[in-house]
Amino acid sequence: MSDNKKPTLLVIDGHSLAFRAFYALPVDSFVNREGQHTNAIHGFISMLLLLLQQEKPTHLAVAFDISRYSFRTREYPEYKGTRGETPPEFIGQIPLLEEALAAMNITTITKEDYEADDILATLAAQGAQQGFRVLVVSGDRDAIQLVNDDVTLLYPNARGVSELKRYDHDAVVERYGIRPEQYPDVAALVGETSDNLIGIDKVGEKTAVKWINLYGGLDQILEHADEIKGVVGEKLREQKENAIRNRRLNRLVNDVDLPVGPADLERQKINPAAVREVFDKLQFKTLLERVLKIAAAEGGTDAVADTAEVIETPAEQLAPVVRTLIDEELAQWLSRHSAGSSPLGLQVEMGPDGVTGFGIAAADDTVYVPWATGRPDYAALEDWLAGESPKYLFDSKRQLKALRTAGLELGGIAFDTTIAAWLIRPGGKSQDLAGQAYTVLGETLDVADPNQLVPEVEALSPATEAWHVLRIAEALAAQMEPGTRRVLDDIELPIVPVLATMELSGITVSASILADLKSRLSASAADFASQAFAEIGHEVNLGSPKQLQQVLFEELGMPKTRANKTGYSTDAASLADLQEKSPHPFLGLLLQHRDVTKLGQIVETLEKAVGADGRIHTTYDQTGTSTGRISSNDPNLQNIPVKTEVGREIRSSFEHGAEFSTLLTADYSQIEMRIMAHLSGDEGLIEAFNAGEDLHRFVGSRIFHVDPAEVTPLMRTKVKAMSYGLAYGLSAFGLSKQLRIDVAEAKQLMTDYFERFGAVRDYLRGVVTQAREDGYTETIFGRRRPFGDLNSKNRVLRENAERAALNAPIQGSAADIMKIAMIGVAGDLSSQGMRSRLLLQVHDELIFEVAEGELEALTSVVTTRMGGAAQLSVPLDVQIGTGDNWDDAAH
DNA sequence: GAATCGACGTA
DNA sequence: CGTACGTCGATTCA
Repeated sequence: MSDNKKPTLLVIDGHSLAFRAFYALPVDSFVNREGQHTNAIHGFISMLLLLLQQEKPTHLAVAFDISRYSFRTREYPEYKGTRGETPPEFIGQIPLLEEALAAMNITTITKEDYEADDILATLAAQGAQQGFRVLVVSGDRDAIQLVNDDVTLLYPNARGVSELKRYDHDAVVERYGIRPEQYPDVAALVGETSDNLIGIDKVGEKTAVKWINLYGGLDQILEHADEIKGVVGEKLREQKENAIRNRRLNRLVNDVDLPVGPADLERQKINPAAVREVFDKLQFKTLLERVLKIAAAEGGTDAVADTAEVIETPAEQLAPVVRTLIDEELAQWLSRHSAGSSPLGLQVEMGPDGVTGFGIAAADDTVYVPWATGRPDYAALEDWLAGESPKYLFDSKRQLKALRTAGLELGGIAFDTTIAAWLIRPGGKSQDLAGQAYTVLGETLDVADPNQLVPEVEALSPATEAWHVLRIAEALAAQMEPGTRRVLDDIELPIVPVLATMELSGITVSASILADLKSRLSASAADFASQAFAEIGHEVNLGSPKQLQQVLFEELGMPKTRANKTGYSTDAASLADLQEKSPHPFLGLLLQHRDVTKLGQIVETLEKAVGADGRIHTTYDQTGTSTGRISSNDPNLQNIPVKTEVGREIRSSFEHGAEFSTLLTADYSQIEMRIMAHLSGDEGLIEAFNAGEDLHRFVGSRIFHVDPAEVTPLMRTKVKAMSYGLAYGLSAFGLSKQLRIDVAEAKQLMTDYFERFGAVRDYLRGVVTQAREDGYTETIFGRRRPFGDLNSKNRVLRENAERAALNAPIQGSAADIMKIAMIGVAGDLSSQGMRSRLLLQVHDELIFEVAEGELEALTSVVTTRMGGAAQLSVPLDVQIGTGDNWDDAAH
């Protein structure tokens, strides 16, 4: 009998899959009107529907554990003892899930004294014996032992339950290097943390597999334990009882006495009324549609045949049929749909050589437009793209860049789902479109992915994507607070084209300066390394913290430094400490070696990033930070060295292009301190900024009760560290460490500071208190950052959250101000027809390329726009510098 | 091969 | 026991 003809038995470990689903989906996005969390149920059902469609099981059951206790806990009370309390949000979801399954007429099975996996093992064994093709779905690795020619395991990957990895016999062999039935032997040796089964020290998967392939199995390994050399051999002999116990506990029982057998589990018709009732209670709208669709198809007599029919229907059948339009038809379609103010979803199709088409979606009509330069008449399309008619997009900057490269302009960016999702949850990971569909709409998109159940799924068409974008956008828009929406409309969307232009412009870098630097740095690194080796009498990898620990703390017997996860720290601060306590030439050489290799790496990375145009084009990540800042990557141009002499040489390799006359840098001075003055309303600090005197000198004079002229450099240093530390939640301990003074003196410094600038302390405390109550902080412009850990019982978590909360409005407001300034500057450059352009942003600094004859006009634009970006109770001071390279342009 | 850690560059 | 990032090489995990 071929596999296709065999009936398929699908058995699921309900508890483990529900738990995986619980952690894969955001808890807060799935709560019904009674306040019951439903994310685990949602994820589970969604996965189940996918399995029904894609695997077409003829027989089906879901097994659950009855309790935490089973024959295993009787035998070994510590079994699964490491599992903490069930998260409160998970409670109540399993009974509801069982209810939902009952409504769908799906059999659930439990058995006193056994775990769900034992039930799975029993059904798998019986099913295989009775001629079924068996699919086991479990998130427990012990289920690997069940795999054989008839039994396949579907195992959730790290991303949750929407993707299951298929383990048949060959996949297990490929992944683990052993046969499925040998897996428990490996697990017994290595141990299983989640079950609180401790294995043999020093034995990891590699070693266990090696032994099993050498001796055959656990029993044979133990027989030959005396032959195994070294520390591992000793550990094995000492701790073999662990392995024996683990093996006894991880063997799944495959002859549990169950009330039903595989043949009794034939798929039953879904009861639409019951499903509707339960799903209404759970508030699962989209899932209800999906289930009812299956139920409708099953309306006939033979559930199995009808289920098979459902499978032929594409998952995105909800989307309207897509038509392909060009020329006159396209023009008419666009004019009809953009006549009103309803937005259209837009997805640009991008092939390896650029734009290949467009998906455009109205609420009830979706079209695809193929694109190739110079063929049909695209005037209507180009006008629509460039015009202000509103468009909703996913990752608009990327698409805008692709369009610009293809010679097309994009206007009317009215919503960006990537940015909106980030504004709502700025700490969350950014998701692809399918991820957004899942978390925002609760829909599972059929995306092409090798890890998916059925690998040969066609990629979504751009038109369908555009249609999803439109719906995701509307759902997100409905979730947004008015303040958050204003940040989107007034700051984030307008800056998209500005950032795109900056990325496309890039910045010229001198290849010769970099090449020269690289050779000097590498020679220098080799020199320091050989000197360092001479000091200790042998070679080590100076880049390996592990080997350095060996040298410093064992060979040289130096005092232990700050502990980290892998031993003792060898960072620069620790090495400087060591140099004081236990001077040794090796330390200095190591530090110098670190310094030059680090810079060498930076130079090399930059060299590799230079494009054919001789320029480096970074990519700005508009949704990469929790505070509202922009980050830069590939390469990161926001951390180019500046502090050291060699660092500045790197900076000097950034130049203006040949058609431009100079670089101009503009930075906000002390913007975060100014924001603190504004937000706290501290009169002393406000006066400090309005006095026009050096800030730290002024503050120093107030704290130390001397004339500004009498503030010594040491006093100024202390005050400066104190001022900057404030916005980060610096403690007396931290301040003392940084200034290398004792804690008492640091404490006194803080007391004196707050005596004169008390409103600052009150403000900072107020931010944390408010955030604790509201659950979020807010910038001057209404950008929110949520905080969950401010009420945590875990002190480390709580205090970390407190410092982050206190900093967020300050750093975030500064980011807002800079973005507003950039939008203003870009607008002026364009409206005044200037050729000068903005190239880089480094948080509080902008770098421009100045066109011939425009220096004065640009300076005026920049000063006005940056200085006027916000009206605070203190002035915004902008420093301008010019020069042929970035270093010379600094001031 | 992917994920994590330590270290270190910037504001 | 100071916020926010990105990137590198070494090391460990899956």
